[in-house]
Amino acid sequence: MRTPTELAEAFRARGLKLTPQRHLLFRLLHDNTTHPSAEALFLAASEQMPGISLRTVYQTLNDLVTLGEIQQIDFVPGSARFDPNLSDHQHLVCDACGAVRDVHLPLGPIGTGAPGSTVVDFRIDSTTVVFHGRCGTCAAPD
Amino acid sequence: MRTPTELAEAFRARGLKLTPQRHLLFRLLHDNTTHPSAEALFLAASEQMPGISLRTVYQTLNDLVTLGEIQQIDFVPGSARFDPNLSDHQHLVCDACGAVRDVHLPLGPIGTGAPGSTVVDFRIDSTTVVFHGRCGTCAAPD
DNA sequence: GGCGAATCTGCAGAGGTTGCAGATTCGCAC
DNA sequence: GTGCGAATCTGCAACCTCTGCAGATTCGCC
Repeated sequence: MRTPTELAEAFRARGLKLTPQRHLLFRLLHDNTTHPSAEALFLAASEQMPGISLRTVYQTLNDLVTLGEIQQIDFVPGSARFDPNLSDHQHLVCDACGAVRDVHLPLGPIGTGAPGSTVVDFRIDSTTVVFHGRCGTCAAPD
Repeated sequence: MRTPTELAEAFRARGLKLTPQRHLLFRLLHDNTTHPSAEALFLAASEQMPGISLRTVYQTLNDLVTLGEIQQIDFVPGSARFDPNLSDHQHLVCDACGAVRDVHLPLGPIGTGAPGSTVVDFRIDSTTVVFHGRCGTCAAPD
């Protein structure tokens, strides 16, 4: 995603207001590689701004997803995660602790699954590759 | 998954009882390619057995997943889906209507993502490929 | 036919997320 | 700096999916 300053511009350009709550969330998300849930962001935000509402966190996250500034990750059971990394990449999901990590693997176009291509009566818009397994910490004891 | 008759054997072999409810669900799942949710199965089951409990559907589905007879699909937001197709395949997900379709694409080992391999401090157990887009029906109007 | 254990049902409750309404605040014009 | 209207924030209730629990019922076997 873009820097908090750039996001502020983008929001204002669209007639959206720049509130302290939003600015805080922009900062918490920028360069964040932990793929936080709404709850996790809420906790982090609460430390710097006691009283901020969980509802506001959800609202702002949805706005950012709508604007295409962050990605919503739905393949981890339990709760939605949010990813400010918009580059073409894949995810490693630890089925034990739920951690999500980015990986860049040179996959190239998978099968006929390149965006825009067609698989018998189906228009593919995007392809998601997820690796499930155990992260270093959780694999150790096994 | 196996045929209702074979499943009955398998259940009995493990000390699990064969009830009319379970047998009905076995039949509803066999050769089912619609990737139904628990709710959808419950509705279908209710037609043939009014009074069956949603709780029983969930219970039986979980049992089947535990036994490895069906797969649980968690990448469609809203509710879990169940897939009796255990062969190596991928899924097409329509983001408009939520329909899920099977596809068999010759992907081969993706990147270094073959099961058992390691990506810097992460043990990969399985790889999931999902194609998102629009099914024929939903792509038409666009 | 009878017994014990597994199962079914119905309901309450947990966890994540959204709708709503009133109070507050932002952005802009004067 | 002031004032105004619209956007936003907050808090709460509600919704949805799914699970825990307890009592009634049923299955499998002797």
